Amino acid sequence: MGSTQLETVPEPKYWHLKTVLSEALDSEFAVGEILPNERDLAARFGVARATLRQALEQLELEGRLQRRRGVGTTVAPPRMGVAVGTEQHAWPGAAGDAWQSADCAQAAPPAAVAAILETDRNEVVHTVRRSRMSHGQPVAAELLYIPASSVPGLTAIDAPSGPARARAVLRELQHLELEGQERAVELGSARADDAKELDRLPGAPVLVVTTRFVAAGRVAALSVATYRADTCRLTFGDSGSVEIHHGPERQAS
Amino acid sequence: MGSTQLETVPEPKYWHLKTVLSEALDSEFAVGEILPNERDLAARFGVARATLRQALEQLELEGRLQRRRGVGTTVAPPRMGVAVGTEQHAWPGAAGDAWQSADCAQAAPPAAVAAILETDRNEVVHTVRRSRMSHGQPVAAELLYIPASSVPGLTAIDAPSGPARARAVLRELQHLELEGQERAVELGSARADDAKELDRLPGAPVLVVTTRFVAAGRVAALSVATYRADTCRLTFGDSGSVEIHHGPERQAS
DNA sequence: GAGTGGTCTAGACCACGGT
DNA sequence: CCGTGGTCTAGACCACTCG
Repeated sequence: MGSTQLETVPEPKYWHLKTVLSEALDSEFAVGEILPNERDLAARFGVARATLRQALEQLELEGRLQRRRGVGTTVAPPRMGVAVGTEQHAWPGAAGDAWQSADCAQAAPPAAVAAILETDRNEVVHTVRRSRMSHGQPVAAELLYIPASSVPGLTAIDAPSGPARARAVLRELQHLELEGQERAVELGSARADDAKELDRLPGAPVLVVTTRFVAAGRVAALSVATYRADTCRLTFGDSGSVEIHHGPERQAS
Repeated sequence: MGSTQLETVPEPKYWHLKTVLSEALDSEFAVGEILPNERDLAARFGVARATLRQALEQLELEGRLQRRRGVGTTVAPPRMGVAVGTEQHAWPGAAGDAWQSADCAQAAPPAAVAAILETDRNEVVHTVRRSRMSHGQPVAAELLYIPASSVPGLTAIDAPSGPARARAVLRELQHLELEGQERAVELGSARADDAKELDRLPGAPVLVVTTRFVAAGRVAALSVATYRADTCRLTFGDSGSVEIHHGPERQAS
């Protein structure tokens, strides 16, 4: 039989579905518009709900959709550019940074953190929690680890705990001369506490930005910031002004 | 009825499962070791296979596991640091960069790309495909868009097409003075062609690094690089030497 | 209470990799 | 060929939001 099936690769249904939906989003829906519910959509396309959900999950991962339990599925606006790597190095908490200090504690850091800080075990490490807003939405939650040796001028009198304490720690940090900072970005999933702060479910995809602040030849502070991967595009360099988007975008009425 | 249920939040099964598996990976498995198959694991934990898969998917997303159809599920090594933002700016294709040119064409770029390049419609844009290896594995696939006006010295004689043509285009690019580059990182899912190159299935999570190369006050080139999100940690700054990992790591025998 | 997305089940078949 | 992970189904119930 001389019939050679050339490249008959049966495309998975959910993949094809994703393509169809993606094109529909470009041409027939406005940002903020509510899609039909999952059961209706599944019926309309003649697939099981789980299959439809697989397509929706991908589109949400790509920032095209936003789903909220009890509410519905809406068309997401283009991702917002969030500046992460301002060229001029600066300590966290420097004037005009985008973060808001939330709390401060002196918990023992995780082992992986201690290894990077190269602290003796038992050395006190200040742990500052901060959050970052952009366009009225929470976009990131951060844990800052600062060995006590990096803030020698800190007095117990400054503030016992809470946001005031956090600001005091960061204020002390500015006295050190920052020699450099090294960043890394990787994919992660939101821990329960971060998820709550980011208004997402636990396990939601996040971009984890790890920054080591170097001063006096050692790591003087470590920041682990988790950004919502669905709504954020992390920008490095001069600006985050130019937008890349997927196609025609309209505004919901 | 004075019983106030305080914070009785029933944790989803797959989430608890993920935690259990994660701890088991830290303490009982070596890197490269093969886990029992999904049907056995599901039976062992008393859940449906779909539920177990939900947990495995999360762990794979976090770079803890690697799954391959027809083979099995293995314990992944810690993510490799991949340098992306070397501080000294340089054109793509400069001496010693990590990329290997694969091909070159003159296809019309997607609308979103044309918008960023601010090219007239119909202006010729060279499209170079490159790939990047690290530690013997493919880690990234890139599409480079270079308007013909950025490489005026390029002659048709240099090479008609293919890798040689790609190198010729990049060689011409070095003649321009690079004024700056702006990068953005966001989460995406692999297109079919990228997935093939990265040895993953279509839809696999990737980190999309978009770089605009600025020269003579305009965008002279645009790079869209997709990195495997499961195996890569993108590093910016001086080095990617320090490793963050999740716990005890051992080597498979 | 009605409607939404989130979780979970117990099956089935398919595509792929190695033997 | 067999065993693996990948896809798909047709249900069920739960958690949440909102009117």
